[in-house]
Amino acid sequence: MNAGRTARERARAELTEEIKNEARRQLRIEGPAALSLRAVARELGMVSSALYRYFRNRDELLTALITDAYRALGAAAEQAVATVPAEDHRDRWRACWHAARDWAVAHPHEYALIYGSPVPGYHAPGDTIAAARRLVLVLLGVLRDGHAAGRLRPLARVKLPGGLAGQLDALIAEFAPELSRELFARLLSAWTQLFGAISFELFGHYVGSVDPSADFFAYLIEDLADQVGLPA
Amino acid sequence: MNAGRTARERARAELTEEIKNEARRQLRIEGPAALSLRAVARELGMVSSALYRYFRNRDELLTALITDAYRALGAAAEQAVATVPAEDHRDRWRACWHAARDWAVAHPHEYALIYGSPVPGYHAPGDTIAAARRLVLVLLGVLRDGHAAGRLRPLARVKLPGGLAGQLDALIAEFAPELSRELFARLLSAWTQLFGAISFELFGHYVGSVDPSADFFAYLIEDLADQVGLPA
DNA sequence: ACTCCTAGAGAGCAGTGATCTCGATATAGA
DNA sequence: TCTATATCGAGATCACTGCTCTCTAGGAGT
Repeated sequence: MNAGRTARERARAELTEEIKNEARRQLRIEGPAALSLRAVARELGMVSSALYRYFRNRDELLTALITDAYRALGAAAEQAVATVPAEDHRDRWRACWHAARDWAVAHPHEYALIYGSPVPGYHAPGDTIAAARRLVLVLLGVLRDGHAAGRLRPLARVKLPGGLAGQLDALIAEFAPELSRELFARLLSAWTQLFGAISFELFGHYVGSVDPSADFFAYLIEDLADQVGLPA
Repeated sequence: MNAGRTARERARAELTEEIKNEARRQLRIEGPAALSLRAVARELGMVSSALYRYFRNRDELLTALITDAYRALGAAAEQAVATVPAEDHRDRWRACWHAARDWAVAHPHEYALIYGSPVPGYHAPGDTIAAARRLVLVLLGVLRDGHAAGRLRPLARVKLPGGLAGQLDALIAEFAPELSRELFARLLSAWTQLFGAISFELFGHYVGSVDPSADFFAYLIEDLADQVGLPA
């Protein structure tokens, strides 16, 4: 793994990781606005200016944390789905969403970093949008498998507003030519719905209604599984 | 309106409003993290310490902006619904959601303040949760009217996870004893869905899929109207 | 006319992100 | 093995922030 890397390079990579870890630790306590380069440096026993050898500025550190978070969330979903037999399509759907929600609950501040309001000065490098896509691709994979196995209940045809049909067609052509517009629309809808629910839960909007919201979340997962045509 | 208020009180109220307006102006440009009391004071031609006569600290100013935002969003929804004849239930549903989305698009930073990640040091005073409820209450009103007029298609009975049924019953008892669990679950679900969609749109998560997302949003509104049983 | 109280000014403190310079040192090439 | 180079971290510094304190001018209420 480390073959061909000089001691310096390894040290640099390690320290970079330590900086991010310490930053994550601070994030866990106070949230992104309170993340202070100086405090991170202090905790690591160095001086703040040294930190600029590793990250050009505060935003760059935050961006690194953001892409890491996308990666972690994507990995959690992929792993969860991988543990379920490929032919249990609905269970895979469930596994993916529960993994996403569990990860979010376990890392609320990192979740807020990626699905909360964008931090000031965010530039969404191409890096992050690829990482962000992973979770949707996992779900899409589940649906494609289900479709290929002929285990997807066909969806009723729906009237789609003008521009939407074209947007869906473009996505279909790029990602899953065998699927229908209706299914794709429902996938996007489910994706929106569940991240909406996770956000509402974590950001406190369910306080006073369905809080704690584990059961409501489970209800949504089943409901949306039905809507995309996954058989019980 | 101003009867019985001394000149001093009026001046104070006016300046308070000016401070909030200037703060909103800065919010529009840079986001909440960049909101600076000193900059606000500077722009208003006073010194920063004077500002503390009006707001105890930065968080208190932000909290004021948050409750204002909830109020504005709630008012926008109420007005939109009020312009539609009471018997056009589905149109009222549409009007409410379109008003919410339009307001969010017109005030993205204020939207982020209330539906993005909670700002550090948020304490969600009781004030805000009442204001936050207004929009849901508008929707609930639309559904109650529809139900009272017998114009709501009955919903299929659904199996609800253990705790959820109890939570829904409590809400039903408090807000609308005549409605069914299924309808309430769908209302919460629609609420989640549409704010999820607004957030995804504003925070850039639809880039590369359904962006611009006006049509997708319209699709969701119709879909959810169907799901809560509003007849076309 | 007298007090009282409030709004605002100004100085100051501790903390922040960021930049620059300057030695120390590990690396790489001869 | 010796040396030139690139990297790293320290320290000082700048402009900025939120916030507190003290002080004064002047309007409000008696």
